[in-house]
Amino acid sequence: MDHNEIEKKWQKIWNGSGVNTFDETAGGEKCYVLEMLPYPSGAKLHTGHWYNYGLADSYARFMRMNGRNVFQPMGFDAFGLPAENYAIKTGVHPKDSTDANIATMERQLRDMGTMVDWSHEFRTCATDYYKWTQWLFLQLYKNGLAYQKKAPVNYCPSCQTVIANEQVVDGKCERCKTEVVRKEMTQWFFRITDYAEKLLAGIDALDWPEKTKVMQKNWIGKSVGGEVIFDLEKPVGDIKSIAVFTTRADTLFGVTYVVLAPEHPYVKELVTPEQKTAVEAYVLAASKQSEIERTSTSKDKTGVFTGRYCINPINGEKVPVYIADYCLATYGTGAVMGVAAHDTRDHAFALKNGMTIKRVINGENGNDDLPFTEYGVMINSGKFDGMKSADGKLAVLDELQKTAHGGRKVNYRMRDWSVSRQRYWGAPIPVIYCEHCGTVPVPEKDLPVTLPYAVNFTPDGKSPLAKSKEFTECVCPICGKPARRESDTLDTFVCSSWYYLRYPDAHNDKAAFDKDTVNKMLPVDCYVGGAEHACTHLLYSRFITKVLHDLGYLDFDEPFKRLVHQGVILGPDGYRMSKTRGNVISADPLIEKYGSDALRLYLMFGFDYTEGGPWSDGGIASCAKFMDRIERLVAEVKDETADASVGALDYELNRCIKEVTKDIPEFGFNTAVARLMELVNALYKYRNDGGYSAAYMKYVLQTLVKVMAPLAPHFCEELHSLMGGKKSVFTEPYPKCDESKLVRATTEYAVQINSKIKCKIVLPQGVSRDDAAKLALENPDVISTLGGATPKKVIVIPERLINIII
RNA sequence: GCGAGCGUGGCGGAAUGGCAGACGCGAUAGACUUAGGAUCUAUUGUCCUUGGCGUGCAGGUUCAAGUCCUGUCGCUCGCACCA
Repeated sequence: MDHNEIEKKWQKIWNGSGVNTFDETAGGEKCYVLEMLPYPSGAKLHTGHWYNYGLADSYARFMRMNGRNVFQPMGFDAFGLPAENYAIKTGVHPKDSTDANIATMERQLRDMGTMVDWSHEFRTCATDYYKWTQWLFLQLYKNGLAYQKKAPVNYCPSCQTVIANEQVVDGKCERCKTEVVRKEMTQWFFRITDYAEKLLAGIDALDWPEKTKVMQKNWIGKSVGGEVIFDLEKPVGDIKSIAVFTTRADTLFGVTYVVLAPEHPYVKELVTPEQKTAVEAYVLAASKQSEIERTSTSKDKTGVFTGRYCINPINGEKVPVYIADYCLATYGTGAVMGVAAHDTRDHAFALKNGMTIKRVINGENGNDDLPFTEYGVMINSGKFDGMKSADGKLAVLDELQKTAHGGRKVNYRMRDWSVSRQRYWGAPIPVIYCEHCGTVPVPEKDLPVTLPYAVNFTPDGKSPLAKSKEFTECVCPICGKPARRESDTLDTFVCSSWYYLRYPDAHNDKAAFDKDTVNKMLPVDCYVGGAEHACTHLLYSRFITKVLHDLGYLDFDEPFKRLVHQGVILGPDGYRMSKTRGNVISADPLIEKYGSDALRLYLMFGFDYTEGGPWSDGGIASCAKFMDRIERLVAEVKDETADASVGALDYELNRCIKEVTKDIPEFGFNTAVARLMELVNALYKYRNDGGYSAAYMKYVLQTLVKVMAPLAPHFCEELHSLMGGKKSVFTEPYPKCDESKLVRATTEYAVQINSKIKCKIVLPQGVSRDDAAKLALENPDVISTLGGATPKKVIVIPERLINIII
């Protein structure tokens, strides 16, 4: 069989017959199967893409054959830095390179032979898509969920852009691997922290990998504690007090100093003239350090005295105010109370800087080394003495509440989502700045704010759009006077945070999506993609869905009911595929040689789907061989009239149907293929043993081809047709296991004596435990193995094993 | 440091607490063949082979542990002074 030829043939037939077109009105419960949309990079599809799209497609095809009305769309996440970086390097405009890449990629995706319904395709960089991304921004803005603030942000010197915390990997830019530095800039943010509690609460009910759920929980990082307000000894200008967040208010009596982050807004004003030089030098040094350097655990706990004192609200003690870089401006209030005896970091700082160490918690188990960071019993704490930490920390906060010097508070580690990018190739932020009216959102009727084609995107620290007069110069929608347009673009994660809503109604020019359609088609029933998006795309999508739900656009508030992560296909050398390593396995040559179905089968068979693993050339050859074995059998019997009545392999056939039907929905492709191989082995044995019925073999093969069709679509379609199938195999119902064929007269039991396997005996199938025990003890083999010993106890596991204890 | 996950033949990997190693690769032998890197058949965890030992290591629970529990070592990923 010429695989390339039959694959082309069937793809053409499928496309022409509309067999892959989603029909809302078709019968069956809807099933929205979605793979994370691809980024159109210049490189060709590699085996990793296939692993994601090909195998998820097999799942989708299986669901369709099992009566579900499957919707499987595809589109392109087309904005982003790589295209712009490529443009800077080569001068090819991002739109041109992206269009070209999409053309290639779409061709390759079509060659895969998936049942994707291409009529719902979109690309996020097209105006008819990003118009609605801008609309989404406006909805968040109107509802107070998008705001601007000046904040220390991660800045990538190479990309010349701000990137989100979530996109910093090992202190380096996720995309270009350049060391990230910190910089103060005015940025747009989405108030995802407002949704921290909802995002956290929704996690448990999701059918997602446990690992991913835990990662999101940790990322949100809820901690229950309280706020403590330290009044300054004397107010400095408008500043009267310093608020700190703590989870250990029970240690408040042990506070010997207070620390501000070097970036804390109070620092400049608070510092006394005598300390000014030292503090300014320290702040400057801290700003030069990357977050990685600052947060290194091995680093000394340095700090500088501000010259000011504040008052511990619980006991009136006067304590010094320091600045130290171990205190982070982005967490809590940007200030901490120093409890040298009961916090590891504070202890190290106190030792280094000669602070007083005051013990206020005693261990309950005699563990008395300092720092003592566990819970215990309060001492040296006035009226709280003798209280347990857990009670004490609430009691102390409640006491502070009375004088408005604190109270219980929940804090989250997660920070707001920074969405501004000083880049060209993204959706423009639909905002206008007017001297008279201030910050004005672009009216919805004026959308889209179109990204101009002709701009200079050479990086020079300024947004490329800021350099385009035609773009920035505009009139204020309110007063009509000249105004300036926002020149930053949106993080591409904004584009991909809502795309799953667009697919069902992808060409709607009246709205981002039709409410009714979306409520019918969503949530996504099965979402397949990489685990690396746990705390980015997957979190953002949940956030946006919850926002749109709360604004009344959606009936549901979780976008992805079920989530499956595919593993990573590594290079043959066991390392992650990368251009620099030169170990990328491109799909095209493999398809050329073995065909797309063989590639799919090997990706299914060779790996645990969620684990992935190193590529092996031998593996794909073995799958091609397996297909040849089936093809040869089909060639022998294709002209027979199928006859099911012989029944010689009915057990093996139904076992195979049963197991494959169980495995595919669980993405257990490797075992599903193994069961098919077993059936083929059984067929060969049946044939080679002589006296076989070709008509019966044809019946078995016809069934096998249907069972296998989702896994090797072109191949099985061809065999189905060769054996006389008139319609597409994918319109056939999936074979059902006939349980009655799995009933056998006898079962072989393993017999253990004192839990060691001694012999095997054959008993009738379905006997009761008591009868099995009785029959076993009467069995001559068992009697001789027992050698006269008296059984004390007999344990029977039905249809499996008998353990005789003597 | 914290959190999560994973350690099974020469290799990829199977095993609702119930016969460890399914299925495949590789290897060995045979058949067919002018030929074989095709195909078919058989064998293939290991050893001192009437049997013993084997799922990183050490314990524990159980009639029974790759699976559950405790500890430990190693690897991978995530977070990284989280107050």
